[in-house]
Amino acid sequence: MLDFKILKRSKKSHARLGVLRTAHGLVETPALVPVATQAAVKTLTAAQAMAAGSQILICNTFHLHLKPGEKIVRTQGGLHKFMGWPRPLMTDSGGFQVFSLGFGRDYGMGKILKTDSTAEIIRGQPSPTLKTVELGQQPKLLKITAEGVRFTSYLDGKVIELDSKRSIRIQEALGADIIFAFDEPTSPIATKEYVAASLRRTHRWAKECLDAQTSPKQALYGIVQGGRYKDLRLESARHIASLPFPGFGIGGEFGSDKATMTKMLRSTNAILPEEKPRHLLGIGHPEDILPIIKEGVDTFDCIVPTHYARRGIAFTAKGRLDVGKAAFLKDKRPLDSKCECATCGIHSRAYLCHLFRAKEIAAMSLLTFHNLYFFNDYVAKAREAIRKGKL
RNA sequence: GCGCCGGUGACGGAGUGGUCAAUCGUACUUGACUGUAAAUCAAGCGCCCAUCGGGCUACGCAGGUUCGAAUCCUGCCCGGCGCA
Repeated sequence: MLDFKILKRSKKSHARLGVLRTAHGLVETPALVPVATQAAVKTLTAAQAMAAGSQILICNTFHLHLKPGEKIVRTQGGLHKFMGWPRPLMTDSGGFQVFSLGFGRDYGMGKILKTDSTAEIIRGQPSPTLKTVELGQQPKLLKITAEGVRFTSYLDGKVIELDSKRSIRIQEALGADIIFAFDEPTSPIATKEYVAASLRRTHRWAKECLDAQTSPKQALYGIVQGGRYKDLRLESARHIASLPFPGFGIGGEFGSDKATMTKMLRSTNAILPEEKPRHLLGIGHPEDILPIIKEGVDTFDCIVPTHYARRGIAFTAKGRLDVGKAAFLKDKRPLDSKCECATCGIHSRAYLCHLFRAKEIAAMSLLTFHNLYFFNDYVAKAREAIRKGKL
């Protein structure tokens, strides 16, 4: 059961203000969905994640399947109860791990294209014209077939098989409010031929996920793929939109420049049903947030605020701060002078810098809290701007 | 006082005649990170010029042996342990 209401449509952009109603409460959109892969926002308690303004979190099917296993979670009363999080939850399908533990890992590359890369992932034989990294079409640690994906667990080498049906079954056992179809996000260095073949597979899996669902209690989002190829993106949007999903995810990579992503979002969202919610998967540096909201994205998740916090990067209204840099040892100011979070209310940059350099765990926790607060607040202000007709 | 062992770059610690400006770890500096195998990873780290590279000074201090020494010898200084 998911109800999505659009309260206001911007006249200046494609942005919309909305409310997602789930069995565990409301989500005001646009909203950031902080990442809690293993049923925890790393370094924070559930209460802290809430205090940082988070309305909804996203956990991961693959990782929770490995540890502790969905049966444990179900026995403990489901994901919300297990993690002490009463608010709405999403689970990602495990599709991202097909990429991140597959070609992403093999080539040491995320989903954003590195312009200096000369490798490519191809469907058949190596290209005669381009410099190609010799490697069939299968990643080293997993095998992707029409039926699904066979992972070799990085924990113990055990074989883990995941496919559309199993992903849905696990996600039903976990019990999040919003769940995602099993898909394959393609690599930025995949050839068009590879992406096209992968897309057919992802589309087939989407349908299978719908069929696998035993109850409409959870909202199953279909995922649009197609990489950086506009025709494939459009084809995917049309295909996924034609299926009876209550909401949509937009996944994968969009090339190396942000303008391409914006364009791609525009044409994709023009096809997706307007009244249904759209979730952009895995995007969210601060500079991305307003552009994607302006393209009509309702929710988006990103590891950046939490992940970067553990590396000592604080986000502020004036940009990034590398808190561990020695210069901050003399800085009495808070991370961000206008931030109202608990970290900024109490601690100086000098103290946080010291904690980082001394490898105190509190450093990561304090910074994670700040970053999360900062991002959530930033998105809240964007909602306010839409409400006031300014965005 | 005698005996034994030892003194290596910011620190810990390899090396024990040429391939050593010196393995490695830490610290430090810089960079990366977008549905989290990530409290991670990469690069640099004596000084000077430099594109490849080259020059200089270095392994407690001072001498010596040798074509060549962080590595061998002598003396001194310092530390640990043992015996007086």
